[in-house]
Amino acid sequence: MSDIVLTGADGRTLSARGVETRGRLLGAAELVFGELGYYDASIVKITEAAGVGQGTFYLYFASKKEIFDELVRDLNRRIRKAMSEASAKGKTRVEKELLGFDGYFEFTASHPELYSIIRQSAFVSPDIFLYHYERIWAGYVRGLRDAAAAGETGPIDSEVTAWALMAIGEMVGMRWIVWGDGEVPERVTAELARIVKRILEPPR
Amino acid sequence: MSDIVLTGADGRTLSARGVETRGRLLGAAELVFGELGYYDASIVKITEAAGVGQGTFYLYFASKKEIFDELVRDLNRRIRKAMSEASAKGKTRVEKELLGFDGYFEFTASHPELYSIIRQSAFVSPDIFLYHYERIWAGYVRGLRDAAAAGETGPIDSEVTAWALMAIGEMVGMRWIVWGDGEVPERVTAELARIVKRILEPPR
Amino acid sequence: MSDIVLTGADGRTLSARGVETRGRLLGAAELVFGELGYYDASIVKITEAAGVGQGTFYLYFASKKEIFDELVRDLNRRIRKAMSEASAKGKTRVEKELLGFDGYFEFTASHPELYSIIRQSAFVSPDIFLYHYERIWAGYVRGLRDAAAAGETGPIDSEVTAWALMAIGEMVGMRWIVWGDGEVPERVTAELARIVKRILEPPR
Amino acid sequence: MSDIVLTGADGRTLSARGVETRGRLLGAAELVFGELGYYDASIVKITEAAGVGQGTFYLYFASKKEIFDELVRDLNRRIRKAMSEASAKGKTRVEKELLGFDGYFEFTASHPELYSIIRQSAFVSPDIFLYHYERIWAGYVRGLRDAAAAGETGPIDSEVTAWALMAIGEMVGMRWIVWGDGEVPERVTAELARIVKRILEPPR
DNA sequence: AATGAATGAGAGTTCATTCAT
DNA sequence: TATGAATGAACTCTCATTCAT
Repeated sequence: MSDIVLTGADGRTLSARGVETRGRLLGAAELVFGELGYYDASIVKITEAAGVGQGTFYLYFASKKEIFDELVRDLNRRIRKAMSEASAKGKTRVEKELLGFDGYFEFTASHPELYSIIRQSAFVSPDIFLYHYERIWAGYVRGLRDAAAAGETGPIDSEVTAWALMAIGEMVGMRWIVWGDGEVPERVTAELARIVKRILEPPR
Repeated sequence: MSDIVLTGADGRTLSARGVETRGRLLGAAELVFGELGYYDASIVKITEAAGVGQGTFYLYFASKKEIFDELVRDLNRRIRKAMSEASAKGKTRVEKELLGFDGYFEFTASHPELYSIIRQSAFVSPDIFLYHYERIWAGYVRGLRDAAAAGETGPIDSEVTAWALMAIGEMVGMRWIVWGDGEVPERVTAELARIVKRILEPPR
Repeated sequence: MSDIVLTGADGRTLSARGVETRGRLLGAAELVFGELGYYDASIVKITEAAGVGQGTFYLYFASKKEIFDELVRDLNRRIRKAMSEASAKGKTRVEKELLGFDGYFEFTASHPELYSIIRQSAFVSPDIFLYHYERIWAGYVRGLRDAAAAGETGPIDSEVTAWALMAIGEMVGMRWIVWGDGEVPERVTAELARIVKRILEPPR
Repeated sequence: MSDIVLTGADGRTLSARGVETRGRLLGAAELVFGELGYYDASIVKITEAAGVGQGTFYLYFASKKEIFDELVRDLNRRIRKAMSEASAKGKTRVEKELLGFDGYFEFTASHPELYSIIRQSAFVSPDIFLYHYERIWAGYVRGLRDAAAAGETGPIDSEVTAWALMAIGEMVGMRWIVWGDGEVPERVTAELARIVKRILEPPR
């Protein structure tokens, strides 16, 4: 929506060439962090992967942590996009949540490493760790509130329920996508449907 | 139950003095890892905290990773103990699960740092990361199967449901204990009760 | 003769500045290894002597062993040059061998420490140890073969005789240069002349 | 001949049990130094090989260097014994020298590692390095002087010639025993015979 | 006489960051 | 804007030696 103005590490606005270099660094960082994790990744490896000089890195990012944060933010943006696009096709809230899960699983399947990265950020960058969860959570809350307002759910505490739903999605993604064979089996999706329904639908 | 024979890094059985030193190192490691995370923790910091020489460390642990794994295993054992002791007092399965959560929250509240450590272990020591979740999960599964057999629950898939319950407990612990003020508010426990009930109880 | 392209530890070609730094490290290593031997020499001592930072070392050499090998190779090159230049002035083979000894003694006199270093390399770097002797030996063999072909010597086994001559040169160098006062006395050179003559000249 | 009184590191006379322990340490040291060289050998490895506690080592030897020196002295004694016993069977001096070589080669063949150890001692313990060569050299000198007095040789400088002969023996041992297949080939012995003859026998 | 737990100095090595070019 | 040589603090780990038992 809004035009984001990209800046260098010192705050200067970037030229077209600068924007490109920054992009290459970010792309390389995603690869390297994904493969090695935060600590085993190194600036040299990132700059090599990006095909730029070591010093160039610091023209765009003030530190290793900064590019990591930027990466998590970016990742978070893409995850939320994937989820909201997927859930948009649902009719009921339950359907929407399940489709949202699917979007999340798909994203996870194509970026399984990044998943683990976020868990690493707990110590690397606690702020960004929090940020990541809260942004996703906020999406859940919005959906639940709307549904509640529309009388689609029983009397639920949207905020708490949002944490619960997000937790379930994350754990299932870890269990079947990251540890498993990259796919959530039918049997699991079915049970997920049962659980989500029971959590959201009004008691008869 | 079983007598665990403690050994040094080279496999030798420990003397009484050795057991004590090993214990001090483990205690120090818990503190240091908890405060700094795996990577920023260092052997020097651990041995300083333990009040022993640097070389002494390697008499008991072959590497930093080894003491870390040992610590996670130990932590895991204690968490499971806390949970099973707490849940034992419950009458119904729902009650038991909620009490188990409480046990988990209490444990988390007194070791909030260790909580984040485990999330870090994804890259440090993937095996131990898996081990941690699977051990706790196995406890949930056992409880659910018994309850299902006793006709206490509806037709649930115990395995999937176990991952879901564990996920919820972990996320709530993170949200209100680690990020919050160390206590899960009444309002949240109430909602948790609702959710667990809905997940487990047979539809009327 | 051939242009040797110097490379860093990672194989990259060196800039002019890089060549200079590499040279300073090599010079410092010669000093430090010479004074302390392989084991008591340390990277810190070498970099201090070279006036560069510790990390700089690893920009040019992958390990302590690598700079040591490089040094022995370099030393070997210079010894052989000294010997062949000295012996070139001789007319007969015997004269050439004796002049070659002189060249060797002179070199040893100006680098007595390096002499002992090579003996150390037996365990440090067996390959380079072998290499050192074989390269020098090959020079002897060449000279002896030519002389034999020219009918200048009796019926000798050039290969075995080459080992014998080299052995004598090395031992005398050790005895009078390294352990003695840095000069081979007239009396010894005279006896050496007798021995070499007897070994090479055809029996009357 | 003389009874050597063995003492501990602090100079105390050893009991029978003490003598035995000391012997086991020495035997273990021979093995360990032989296999690993001076620097990679460690006290722990030696005491383990000897089957005694770490501290026990220092009851008998003041330092790592001390046991090494002792070992080289012992080795030197045995080499000289092997050489003199072998050469005793010769009639002429030339025969004796060649038999002495054989004795030396045989000894080297059964202790090839120890051979390299001595070369290491240049830096470890320069005194013992010198000592080793001078003791062997002295044996050569004695033989040559007797032979010269008996008119068996030409007009030679026994001292210089002794260094030369020793050098040849050492180098051939290294080339064919240590680097080769543990045996000095017939062709080489033949050439050695020629060389020694020419060095010693009076010119006709 | 024997032990082995403890020590701590020092080893080799890595890497985020700086800076002159 | 880009470079890459240089840095040095900090890392993990080893080992000769000491000492209380």
